[in-house]
Amino acid sequence: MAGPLTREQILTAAENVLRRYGPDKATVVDVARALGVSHASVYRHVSSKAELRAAVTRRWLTRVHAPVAALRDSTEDPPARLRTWLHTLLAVKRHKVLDDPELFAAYQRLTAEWQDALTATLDGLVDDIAAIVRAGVRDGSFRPVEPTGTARAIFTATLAFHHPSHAATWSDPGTEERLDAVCDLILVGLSPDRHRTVGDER
Amino acid sequence: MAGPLTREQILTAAENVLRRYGPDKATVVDVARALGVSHASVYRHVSSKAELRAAVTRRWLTRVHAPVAALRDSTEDPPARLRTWLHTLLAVKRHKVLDDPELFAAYQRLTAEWQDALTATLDGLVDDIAAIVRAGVRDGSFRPVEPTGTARAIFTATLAFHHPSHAATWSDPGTEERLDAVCDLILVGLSPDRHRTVGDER
DNA sequence: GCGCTGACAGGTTTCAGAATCTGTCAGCCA
DNA sequence: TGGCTGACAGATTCTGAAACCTGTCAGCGC
Repeated sequence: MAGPLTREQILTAAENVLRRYGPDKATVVDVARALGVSHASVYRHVSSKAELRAAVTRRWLTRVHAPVAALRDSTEDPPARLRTWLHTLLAVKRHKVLDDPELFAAYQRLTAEWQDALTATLDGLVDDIAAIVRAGVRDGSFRPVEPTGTARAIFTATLAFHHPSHAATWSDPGTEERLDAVCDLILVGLSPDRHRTVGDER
Repeated sequence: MAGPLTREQILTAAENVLRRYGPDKATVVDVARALGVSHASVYRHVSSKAELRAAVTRRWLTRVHAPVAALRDSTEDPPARLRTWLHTLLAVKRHKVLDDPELFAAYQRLTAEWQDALTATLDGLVDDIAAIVRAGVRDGSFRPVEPTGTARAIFTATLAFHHPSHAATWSDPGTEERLDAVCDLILVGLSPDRHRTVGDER
């Protein structure tokens, strides 16, 4: 190991251990072993196992959400952008359940225990929605609503498509259509001219 | 015990055993003991422990949903009725989490394992929503939407307020307000004359 | 002094053997 | 005959002792 032990190294080692052994079997002794140090050294940088797990999960979640964060620079009009944003979030999360099931399980468990640790990350998502709502209100594609409260309501209404406790259903056939149906409901409610913005034929 | 053993007696005994010992400790031997018969007798009326648990939970859920089912005869106009219906469902479920935590835990676990066993019960709820939507479309308080699909979308959008995996948040302060915010979003989307039906000041 | 270590107390997990449970069946008794 | 029973095999769960983990600390070596 080059230089002194850093928190980043610990997080990376912990992520690998978590991936290899899963959230039930991973111990901080394993993390220390992976780094070639004693577990007491790990505790110099980390206050508890729970805090370590929360930090790893938070970093992982931030990386997972990167494709969603990238949509902040989108040039689509706000209604399409909101729909794309929600579909991207679903796609990214579904991909991670299948791609990295051990880390997803850790995330799932953390969400169940203390979602406080993730509030900041989740608040970032709500802020993204709020930004889209604000843009829509500004350019007239949405009626004048209060952006933050509306964003929270949208986040709540689409919980089935991003909350980990519903992950098992994300691979069901028709999930995309079910999300679209909820999007329709929301977008019609937001449009200043309902009949034009979203097709009624659905 | 008067007369031959009936399935209803078994369900009632099983419900008591479940309540007393919780979903982890309750066994069919316990149920048989409570009825003063051998466990082989129980198996004459029930095909497996899982089926028994599903049946108990289904019966319990139907009783829990009774106050919601009673709203079918409501005379409120459809928008208010939809809101009342959703608030009643939340109230009834929250009450049961606190009132009957062991049976709620059994329900929660069953939902996680095979929600197939509960599909019929849940479909009944969606049908209730569909009936309200249909009534609203008929009397003009909702725009002309397809009732079943819309009802499913409403059910999905309000998952946070009735799906057992979110039960822990139902006693948080502000839950009612969060449900109202989602209701507003939905109701505005359904109204034929948005600006009159729901206040924009929220 | 700073970063790391080995040792330690208290608590949790593991593991093998014992006990219990599930689901079935041949037979008993009214 | 129809409803119940005791006995049973295989699977699951309990139990208690040993191993292991978490979090802390005094002290070692650079």
